[in-house]
Order: sequence, then structure tokens, then C-alpha cells
Amino acid sequence: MGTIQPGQHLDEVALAGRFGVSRTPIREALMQLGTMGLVEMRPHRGAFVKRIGIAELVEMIEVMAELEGMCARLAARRMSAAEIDALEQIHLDCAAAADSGDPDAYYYENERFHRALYAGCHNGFLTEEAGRLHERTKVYRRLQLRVRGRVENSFSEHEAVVEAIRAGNPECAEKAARDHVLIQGERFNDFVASLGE
Amino acid sequence: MGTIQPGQHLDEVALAGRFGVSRTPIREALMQLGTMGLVEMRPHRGAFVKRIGIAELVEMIEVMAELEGMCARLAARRMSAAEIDALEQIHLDCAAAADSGDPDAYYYENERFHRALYAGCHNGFLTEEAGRLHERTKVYRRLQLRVRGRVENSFSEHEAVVEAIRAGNPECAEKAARDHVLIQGERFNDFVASLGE
DNA sequence: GCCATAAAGATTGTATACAATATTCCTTGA
DNA sequence: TCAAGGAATATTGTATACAATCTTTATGGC
Repeated sequence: MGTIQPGQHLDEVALAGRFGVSRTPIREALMQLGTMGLVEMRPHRGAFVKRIGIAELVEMIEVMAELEGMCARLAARRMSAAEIDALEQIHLDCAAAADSGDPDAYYYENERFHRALYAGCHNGFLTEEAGRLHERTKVYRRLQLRVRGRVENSFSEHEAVVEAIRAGNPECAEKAARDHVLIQGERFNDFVASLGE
Repeated sequence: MGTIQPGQHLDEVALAGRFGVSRTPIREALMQLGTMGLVEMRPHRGAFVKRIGIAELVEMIEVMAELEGMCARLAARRMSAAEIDALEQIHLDCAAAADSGDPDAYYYENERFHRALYAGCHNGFLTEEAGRLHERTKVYRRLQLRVRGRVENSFSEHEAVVEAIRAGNPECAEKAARDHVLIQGERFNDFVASLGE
């Protein structure tokens, strides 16, 4: 219970009753989610949980890779020593989480790592946009970490990003971060293919 | 009249009266604009036209350059012969508009050119995102075309993009498109600097 | 038996009324 | 005279009622 499925119709009165408010704030929230692209609003039909197709997800990952690469490139040029230290500390936390063998723990630390990377570009708008896209694809990315060996690979890919940033090598950092995301796209394709669909 | 200024407070009842509807649809529209980032919503204060600072605009242009470069890179790989022909036709229309000496005419054709480029990447999500950012910065970009010689330079920069795409050279196309946007950022800085602020 | 059409029901979109909060201006005291 | 506090006003946030539109179901005709 509580979990909602893609394509599900979001009934306004039901939600209003569920949260103990009137339809008005519910409608405003749904409208926000609509413009954010999380739900689909069809005229006189209401709000539906956006059903993200595989093609669309691949498209989003393609853009994601570009933005993450850009963040890393700029971070290599702009991050202060203190910021790099902080990023490396989070990276160490990732290591601990990876060793613990708990995918959820790693997921949480991984989140922190990416947020720190986004902030490191010193471009507030880019940080926002990358964060939004990250948020929008997180559900699907979380599945990835369940794949055997993915956590270890993810960690070593982070390593490459951190090293390039510390070395002050923008091109290298960009490539490492971009590949880190693109690999997830490929893995996802494998995952989908393995479902026989 | 009719034009609104950055930072201006958007009165709900005034807008409702102006458009002959109640506050409800006005509120929903403002909320949409809020999540789109075009207006700023402060709690219990209402909606204000987003005041985009110079720093923020530079940040947006930086991201814009990356996305446009990505579009061009993918377009060089994915555009069909027919699409390239269409892009070139729009480019010719730009030439005609440039020759007419009317900045507004060129502005319109320039718009078509960029939209065609966005569509050429064959990534619907990227096309959407690039279009949104384009829309959000258009007001400021329009000023650029008033600068002497900018229309001619813009046109020759387009030329480089079209040639690279026709040649099927992704790296070249990416660089050309990226530089095309970045130059606008630099010109804008010049423009701001010339104001003595 | 099946399809088309119309009526009934359900759900979204809009308007209006009321409550909550912020702003402004006036009063009062030092 | 200026500052602080409070009341009055204005504006946003929420609830509810009504209108418009879509969906479903039942009925009639072929």
C-alpha cells in the first residue's frame, strides 16, 4: 500500500480525503507535478502517473550523462581544495557503504556524492537542473544497484571522477562522469533485454 | 502597456479581472509559471516576475551552450538527408532575413533554425529541454541582434554548424553550436559592461 | 446478437466565500 | 521627533458549490 504505479489515475477527491484537505491544494500539487513532468495531465481526464517508456528513459539518461559530464568538467576547474576534500570524504563514505554490502546504504551515499559533484560546478542553474533530472531518474537507477557487481563498478567509476578532479583534468573528469552515467543506460538496456521484452 | 517588468508583483485579482476569469485559473497558471521558473512564488506573498540577475543569466547560457552543442553533435550523427535539406532551407531563409536588415525578421528565422536543430538530435527529451531553455533566455538574446554586426556573425556561425552536420562531423558540429551560444554570453557581458554597471 | 445513441453518473474545471497571514498606517510613549 | 506596537486593510491560501465535460451503462434498432 501507499505505493503508486505508473499509469495510475490520481483521483482528486480520494487524495483530498486521504490527506484531510480539500481538492484545491491537491490540484495545485498535481499541477506542479505535471509541469515537473512527473505526472501527465490530460484535459478533463485528470492526472495520471507518468508512464516513462524505455525509449524516453534512454533519452533522459543520454541528457543526464551530458549534464553530469559538464558538472565534472567544471568541477575540475572550479572546485576549491576544501570542496575536493569534502567530495573525497563522501567517496570514502561510499566505500564504507559498499563494503557493508547494503545496496540501500550505498544508494544513499551515492546520492550525496552526486549532489556534491553537482554543487562543485559552481553554476547554480546547472546544479538545479542536474539535481532535478537526477531526482526524476532515481527510481530506475536504484534498481541498477541490485545487479551483481554494480555497486563495486559504480564505486570505481566514482574513483576515476574524483582522481580527475583532484588532478585538475577537466576533459578526463568529464569523460569519467559521462561514462559513469552512460554505463547505467547500457546496464538498463541489458536489464530490460533480460526480461525478454 | 501590457509589458511587465522583472520583480513586478503579479496581483491575482487584477489579473483575474483583466482576463475576465476568477482567481482559480489565474492561480493555476501562476503556479505553472512558478515551477517553470519564470515567476518566483513567495509564501503568503504571491507571485513575482523572476528577476534574472546577470550571474544567473551567464549560468543559463553556459548550460544552454552545452545542450545546443549536444544537439548539434547528435544531429550530425542522426539527421536524415531530408532533415538536413530542411535545415539548410531554413538557413537560406535566415540569409534572406539577414539581408533584409530587419533584426526582427532574422530573429524569427533564427528561432526556426534552432528549433530544427533541437529536433535533429532525435532525442525528444533533449529537444524539449533545449526548447524550454531557449524560450527562457529569448528575451535577453533578442537584444543581442540589435548590436551592430551581430546578425551577420550569427549567420556565419550557423553556417559552420550546418556545414559540420552535412559533413557528418559530430565534434565539429558540437563545437560550432557551443561557440555560437557562448559568443552570445560574451557579447552580453560586453553589453552589460558598456552600461557601466 | 451487436452496434449506435442517449441518458445517467462521475470527475474535472471554474467561481465564490471564508480563513490565515502579511503589510501598512496610525496611535502612543519615551 | 522617532520608534514600537497594534489595529485596519489587503492579499494569499483553502474550502465548498456549481458548471462543463467525459465515461459508462442501458435501451432501442438493425
